[in-house]
Order: sequence, then structure tokens, then C-alpha cells
Amino acid sequence: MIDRIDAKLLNLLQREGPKPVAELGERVGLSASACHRRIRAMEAAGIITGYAARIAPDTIGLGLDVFVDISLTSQSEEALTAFESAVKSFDEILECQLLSGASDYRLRVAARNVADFDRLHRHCLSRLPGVAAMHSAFALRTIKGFEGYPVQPTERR
Amino acid sequence: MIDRIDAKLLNLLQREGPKPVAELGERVGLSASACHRRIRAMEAAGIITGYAARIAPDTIGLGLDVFVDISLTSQSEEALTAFESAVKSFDEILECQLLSGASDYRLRVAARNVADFDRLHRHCLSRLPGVAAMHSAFALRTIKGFEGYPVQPTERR
DNA sequence: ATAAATACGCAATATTTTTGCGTCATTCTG
DNA sequence: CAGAATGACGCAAAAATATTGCGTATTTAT
Repeated sequence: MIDRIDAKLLNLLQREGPKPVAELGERVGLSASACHRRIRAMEAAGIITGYAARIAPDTIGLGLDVFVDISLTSQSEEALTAFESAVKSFDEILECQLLSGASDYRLRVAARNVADFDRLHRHCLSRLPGVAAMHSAFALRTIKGFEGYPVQPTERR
Repeated sequence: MIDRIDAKLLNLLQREGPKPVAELGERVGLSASACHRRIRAMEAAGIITGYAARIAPDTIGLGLDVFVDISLTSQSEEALTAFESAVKSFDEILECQLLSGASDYRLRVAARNVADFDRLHRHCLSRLPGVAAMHSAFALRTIKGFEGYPVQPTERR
């Protein structure tokens, strides 16, 4: 159950870095202590799972963002498991999801440049087990980057 | 120029929430003040762009993650601009990128459930200007969620 | 090799977080 | 509907953390 204040807090916390709880409280109409306790409660409830620094990928040399769609040769339990644990083992694979449709996986990888992507391609991607087909799409430009989910208060009953 | 310590710090900061700088310093072999100054410097340099709370989407009712690929009827400057600014105006559209290949946009949206996606479809997606074709793929399962970029020290010269 | 610039650690100071506690509001029970 | 119980709040004190000054060491440039 997320009331209006929690929703506001979550929207703030997802965007504005570590502001003093006193200021957050003021923005949502609460004292610092009340605000603080709400945040802790949402952490304990598993709503807030953690905090992270956002970094600008190009400043650390990661200028290339690539989506890779992959279909497997087999859909057997073992094939999926093997594939997935291989995926998890590579830091360069940033995200991976199983998609509806053609039972495809889609992953997102970060590379320093095209040559580096080639390296990744050979060192990581080609080592993934059970791959039948692979198709890459480069992100030419980011129109909108992830900056948090839009949080709405839970419907009152 | 990112040395080994900065790289370590960035990897920590992207994952572990707000740890005291004293502890971070200890982990990378620095005093609290030195560590603190390095972090501030990386913020000032635009490497760290901010901090954010991570939240578990299903705990706030967003159980559905959908990728939507869209191609436009026109590639004219105005068509792209109009499309992009419309995209930015919808909170439910979490991310949007221009992809190589068929000059397609890909966006990611969050919905509460299938019925809610239908609402989004009608309320947001169908209102995007200049859309020639649209194809949605549902994320059935997340194998690996984004948890930060792998940061490597910049090559020493 | 020497001077300048940069980064460090320590210790003092300033902020922020965290907790105890009494009060008020809301919900449940009989 | 009244009374009790539960939950949330604000205030103020206490604890923890961040921030800064400063002298020293280390690295970089000349």
C-alpha cells in the first residue's frame, strides 16, 4: 500500500541524489524523522532495494551500447540454464531478458567502441552456449535514458 | 583518466548503497577524506551524474515490462523531433533509443498488467506522431537486471 | 634535479542521520 | 458508540557521517 507521500518520496529518491531527509520531508510535507522512518520502512519492505551512483558511460570510455537478440538451438531446461548462467558471468553483459515471441533472449552490452564490441563478440557472445542465431543492433542515440519508474499511490479501497 | 582506485570506487558506488566514506576508503585503501575528495571530484567531472534509489517494480504494481519497436513514416528532421518530444512527455515510457538498422526507435515501457498495457497502448503509444509500424515484445523474465557498468581503469600511457 | 602541482592523512568542525519519547489520529473491539 | 490499541507524527537529544583546514608526502613538469 503506497500512499501519496510514499509515492512522492519514491519519485524523488529515484531521481535526486542523496538529499537530507530534512529537505525530502519538507518537500513531501513531513518532519525529518517521519520522512526518515518512511524511507527505512520502504527499504525493509523491499520496495527500495538499494541505492546506486549513476555514471555517464562515455566518461568511462563506454561509448557503445548494443542490443543483441539471441535465439537458442534448444529450449530444454538445461539449455536455458546453461545459457543464463553464462550470461550472468560476463560483466560486459549489462542486462538480459527472456522475451515473448520467438523465445528469444535479448541482452544489452556496453563496449568501448566498435573494435571493442568485436572483442566482446568473440570473447563473450560467441562463448554463450546453445546459440542458434544472434542479431545485434547498435544504439545510435539515446533519446531517453532510464531515470526511475513512475510511482503512483496504490488505489485506496 | 581513471586509475585503479577510482575504478574500484565507481564499481562500489554503482552497487552498494550509501556506505560511509570511511568504509569505502578502507575498501579501496584510502583514508575517509581522500576517498571523499575523489568521489566529489568524479561528481564535478561529470563521471558520476547522480544517485538514485533502486526500486523493485513489482512492489509498486509495475509487473509488466515491454519493449516496443517503432518505425516512422518519415525520417525528416521534424518528424523525428516531434516523435522524440512526445516520447519524453510520457512518464510511462522509461527509455527510448534510436537504433541502427531500419531507423527504428526502441522504447521500454512499464505497465501494471496486460490491461494496463492496453491503456498505455491507446493513451500513449498510439498518440506518438508519425508512427508507421509498431511491434511489442513482453519481457517474460529478467535474467539479469542493470546493476551498473563495469568500470576499468583508463589505460596508462 | 628542483620546483610546482597534486593527493594524502589526521584532526577539528559542521551536517545529517538516527532514536527516545510524549502526543495525536485512526482503526478495531465489544 | 465508547474505549483500547495501533500506528504515525513532531520535537529534541544523541550518534554517526560528511566536510574542511592544514602540514606532509608524492607525483609531474621543467
